Amino acid sequence: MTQNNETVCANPFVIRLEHGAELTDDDRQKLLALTVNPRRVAARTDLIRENEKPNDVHLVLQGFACRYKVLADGARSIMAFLVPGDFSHFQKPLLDAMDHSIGTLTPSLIVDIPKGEIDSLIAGNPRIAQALWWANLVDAAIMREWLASMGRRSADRQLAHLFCELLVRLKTVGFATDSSFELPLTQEEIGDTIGISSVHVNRILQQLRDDGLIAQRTKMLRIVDLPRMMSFAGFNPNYLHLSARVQS
Amino acid sequence: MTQNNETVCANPFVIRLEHGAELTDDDRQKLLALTVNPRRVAARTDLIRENEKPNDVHLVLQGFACRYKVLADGARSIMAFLVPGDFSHFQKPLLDAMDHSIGTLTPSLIVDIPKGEIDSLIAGNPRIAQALWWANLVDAAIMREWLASMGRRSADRQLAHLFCELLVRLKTVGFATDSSFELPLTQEEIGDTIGISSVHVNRILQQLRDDGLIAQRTKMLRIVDLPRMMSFAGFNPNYLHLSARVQS
DNA sequence: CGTTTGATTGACACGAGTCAACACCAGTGG
DNA sequence: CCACTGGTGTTGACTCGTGTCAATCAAACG
Repeated sequence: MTQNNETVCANPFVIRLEHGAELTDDDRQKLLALTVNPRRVAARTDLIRENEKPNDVHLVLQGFACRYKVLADGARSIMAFLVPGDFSHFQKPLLDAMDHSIGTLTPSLIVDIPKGEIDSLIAGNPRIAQALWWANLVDAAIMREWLASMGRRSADRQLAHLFCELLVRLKTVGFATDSSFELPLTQEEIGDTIGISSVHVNRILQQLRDDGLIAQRTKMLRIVDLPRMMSFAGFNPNYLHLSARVQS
Repeated sequence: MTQNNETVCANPFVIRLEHGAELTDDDRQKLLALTVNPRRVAARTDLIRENEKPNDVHLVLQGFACRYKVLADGARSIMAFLVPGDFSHFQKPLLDAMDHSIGTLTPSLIVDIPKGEIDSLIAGNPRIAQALWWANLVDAAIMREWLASMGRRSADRQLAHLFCELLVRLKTVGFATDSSFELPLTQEEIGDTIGISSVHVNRILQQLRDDGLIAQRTKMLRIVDLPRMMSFAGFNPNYLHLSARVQS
């Protein structure tokens, strides 16, 4: 690998998309060119709100963002996490207006990519088009898995499953080691994600610690016994559709 | 409208896609041509199973199908309904294997469309491509709404919300009147969808009936007081992204 | 250092699951 | 044409997972 290539591969956006298509060096350069001039965004800042019309694609380079809705009674539901390498959407604004909001949870590094740039990139580059399309399919697959978790997994297993997923996803883009990653979420945010109260999140975290499945130190989460954790959660990474080559 | 056009518009696939793009008569003909030779499929029959590689796109013309998973402990989770006009997916098999199963819930009329036909249609027809793309976005939007329902709506409101959604979706394709539609699901299937036990589904249905929100006669479900039902459920049809023209 | 936000804990209430019995069909076969 | 039968709907009793409320602690922050 050339030095230049090394640089390219350090970008979580490019790293992630490598799983979706066989990119060439030229592809990587073009994708990397999209990520210049990121901006720092404070924690808890909306990138776009429900009912607004999207203009740009929002790409996360660092930090945690999420898709969320606030229901009539004020309750919040987090429907997806956007971790480094994830982006808000890449299609033309076919839809009239956003049906949900996207906001940062932590201080983040965000790139706003004009939709036109994405469109022309897709039009002229089948491999990049395939990779972006793949990312879209994975997002849908994750939502299905979350639906299954919400519906039929007990809260403790659901949380364990989420941690397994985050470990794999963050490891893919170089933001996790084999067993630990930074989890910068409050217990209330975790509760809004898996659909339970923050008090119960606290109890379940204690239970997982007592069971020797996880360990926490400030914002770092370590999965102490990954095989047992995966077994407990019923976690099977297939739905993340990572190619065998990089999954290992 | 010509008589021919009338015929075209009687097809739920075409009717639905009209919401996603401004189709021409030629577009409609091409879409209609895909739906010839449907096959009858018995209730509770898998169209494709988890871990299999998809070959065809499965389009529902009549009946209810669903996306579902069976978890390690045998519990089933239904993550989506496919009602007339809905289809399984339209992209090339970018993903190695299915991460979920698709099966009929009721006797159905299904068209198996070779993926190649879809691909060539997309390649040569921007409006159809847009319409299919729109359908994909709406599927994702529905999943997000379901996630919000599972996470932060009480079971009774969640079920009410589901009924509101089904009314709108089925009405769109001519399978519902202003207030009623055929709901051919068992209480167990409803429970697997909203994540509660079939016993509790039964209790909630009684409650909704007692509250004068719904009425049931064999398999027909009637929403007695739609404004009150929508208010109770916190239902806002925006997320279905139907064009204003047809939504009314 | 106060101040504020997030984590932790206990008491109590309630939604929802489980189990089990029974009722109610619809289809089936004699 | 009518018992038989299996699937589905209904009900009650009991248990338990989770929510709510509120107080207290701990930690981050200006």
